[in-house]
Amino acid sequence: MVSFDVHRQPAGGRRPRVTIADVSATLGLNKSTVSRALNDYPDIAPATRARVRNAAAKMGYRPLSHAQAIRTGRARALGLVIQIDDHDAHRPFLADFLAGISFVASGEGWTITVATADGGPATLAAIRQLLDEHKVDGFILPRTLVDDPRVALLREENVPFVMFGRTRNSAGCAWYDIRSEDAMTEAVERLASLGHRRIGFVNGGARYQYSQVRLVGYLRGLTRAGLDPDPQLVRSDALVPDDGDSAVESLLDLPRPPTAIVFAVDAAALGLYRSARRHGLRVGPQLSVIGYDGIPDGNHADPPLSTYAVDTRGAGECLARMLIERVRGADPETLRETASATFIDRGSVAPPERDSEDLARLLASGRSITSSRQRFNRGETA
Amino acid sequence: MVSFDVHRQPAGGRRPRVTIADVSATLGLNKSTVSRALNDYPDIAPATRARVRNAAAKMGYRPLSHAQAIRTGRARALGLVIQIDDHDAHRPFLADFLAGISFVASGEGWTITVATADGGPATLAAIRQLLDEHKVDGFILPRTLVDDPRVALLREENVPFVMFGRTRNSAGCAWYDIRSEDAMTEAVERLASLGHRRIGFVNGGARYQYSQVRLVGYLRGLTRAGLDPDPQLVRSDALVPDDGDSAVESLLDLPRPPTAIVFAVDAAALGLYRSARRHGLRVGPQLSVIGYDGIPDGNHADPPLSTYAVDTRGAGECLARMLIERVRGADPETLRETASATFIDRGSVAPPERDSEDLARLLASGRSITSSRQRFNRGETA
DNA sequence: CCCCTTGCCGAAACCGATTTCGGTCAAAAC
DNA sequence: GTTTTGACCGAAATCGGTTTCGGCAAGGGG
Repeated sequence: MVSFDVHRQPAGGRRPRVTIADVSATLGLNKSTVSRALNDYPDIAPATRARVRNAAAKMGYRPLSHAQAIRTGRARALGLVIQIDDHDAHRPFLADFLAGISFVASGEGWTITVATADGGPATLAAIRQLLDEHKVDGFILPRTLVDDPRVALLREENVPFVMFGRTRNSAGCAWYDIRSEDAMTEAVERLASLGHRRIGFVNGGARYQYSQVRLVGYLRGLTRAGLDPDPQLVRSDALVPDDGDSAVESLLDLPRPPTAIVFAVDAAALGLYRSARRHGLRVGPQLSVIGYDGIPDGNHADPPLSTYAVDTRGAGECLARMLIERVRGADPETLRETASATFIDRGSVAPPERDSEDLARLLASGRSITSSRQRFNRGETA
Repeated sequence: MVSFDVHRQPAGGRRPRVTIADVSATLGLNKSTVSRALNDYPDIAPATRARVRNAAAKMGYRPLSHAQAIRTGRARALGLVIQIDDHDAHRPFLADFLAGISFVASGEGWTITVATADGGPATLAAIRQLLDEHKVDGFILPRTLVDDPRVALLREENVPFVMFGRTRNSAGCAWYDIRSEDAMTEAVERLASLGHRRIGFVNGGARYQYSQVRLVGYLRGLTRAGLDPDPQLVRSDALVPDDGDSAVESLLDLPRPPTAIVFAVDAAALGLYRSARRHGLRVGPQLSVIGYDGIPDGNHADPPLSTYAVDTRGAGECLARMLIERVRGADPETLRETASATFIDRGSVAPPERDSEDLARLLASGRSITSSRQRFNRGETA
């Protein structure tokens, strides 16, 4: 006996949905039996379970997640609030990250609910809004800050979450992170082994957690290479090419400028090319550079930017997997993984053609000759 | 009398939610009265309505969207399936687009459910999955194809949707689009008015709807400028710098090469700079170029790429607004809007320093001199 | 032979809302 | 003064699932 459900015409008459009642009716079983069979309750006979499974599949029954959520409290949805003023909201970062999350999520029958926000307070508000309506079961937090208010909020609300990156107090937190400190260390060692003695470091935004560890990694690299750290060689808060450009500019103004520079952020590293061109320096032999992130634009620089590439998609996959486990009740302390960035040598690294002092002289001569034209050009570009 | 609801501990004990029963109990009203009051039913006394509104606000009552959805059939969620193999899944495009959608959606109390897919069939599967569980009320379709299977599916399923771009048969469809054809026409006219007589066109992917209209726009521009269209000056399927590079390469190989090239896609236009550098051409005076999209990378080219910028965020806002209206029952035919791209002159356009024949001679001399080095470089880059 | 498990399933409550239906009461109509 | 009407609200059904509880029948132990 087929009922047509005439009243189900929300916005144009979809085909009538197969409900659990339909399945149970055709099988001559009770709704509850079907439900428990599908949810692997132990008090259902294996034969019955199989029969239900078959019928459900054949009839194309898909439980309505809303109806489940109202009773179980689980929406099978993971939340992602993207802060659009973050420098890496752009870039392939986002698409790849989403792709990774989506891949795992849809495989498990979960969905992703995203929201965007401009600024920290708006981000918290967006999280609250998603929480208020219980639209999501947990959150993935990208780009953790040193002291992250999102963590505080979610901890207080007792909502499952996983972090991309670590944070100051990560007790009871699940996280996935790239060991970018290792990449920075390795970058410095690599440059030192080529003969560089003055190695600069241009860090990312100070508020981000990754900046802390990358600085540590840089310093550790110097130590391992037997080089003395020089605070003058360090800059920070460089997130875009313009930042990188001026950071390099100020580094090259030093009495003993660096012959190589490590960047915590690829996008900033691209600014070095502009600065180098102005000074007539050939990137590589005269000024080596190593970036971090692995953005595709680096491939189109001249010479292409050597960098430590991050598997953003893989990060998304892992985080999604973790969050789902977390929602299912896993202990957050067991959900912690790290991965390493992989070096991609594309040609922006070379043994130093001249040492720091020679470079300084070269720069000085260049400056005196072309200073007027330089100023003109700089004005035009800005 | 406060009940503690001991059994509501899904994954760690959130604070007990305020339900409609709580509100009605403290007011001494029936659940149904509260519900109708909040939903503006006409059979509720204004005084009662106000009383309910106040109490609900004071108690922090937020109706559970799942519970509503199960009865109303509306989840207040809009769906977005992103095809990650599309060239513009990357780029600020996605972040800005999401920001626009999210801004409008969260303002209306809606949420965004996204999924990613690799390839057309996977995209359809993702849409079906979202539909099966009724997780969304409708879809935003970015980057429509000439003949779009998503449209066919959603039309058949009778699910509300809005398109970013048009499609072949757009009967009964709502859409928002940028009049990129006008931009292309204007670009050609602009170049012609500067004295260019041989103007090339490098189009985007043939399967995209925008490529059709942009070609039309280009041809219309030639007509308006009184120039004869030359099929040899047209290339297509250029989506990334490499594509643009080789397209330009083949255009410069012509007996009468273009002195200016219009690109349908900024990312491809960036390839022109590489090609120009190889040939020793100064972009602008010797080879003018106008792109389309307004990607920030264009700003970092030398000289910066002049382009027609698209307000992607605005597009997202408008599409979200449209979809919500559509789900609420608006006639799709009334939901159609277009906007124009805005020209950003950044310096890659100039009057032609020499005409096509002169340019050809210059290129020929360059080739004979540096042919061996050229081949070497090209090999190294590839 | 009877009792007590144990396996398995049905009945019904429940989740948090919306919506239909009907009933009460005062005001208006006759 | 009765009847009709309409405004307003309560009771209960409903949406599509999950979960608790109890009962029946078969099987095992004493």
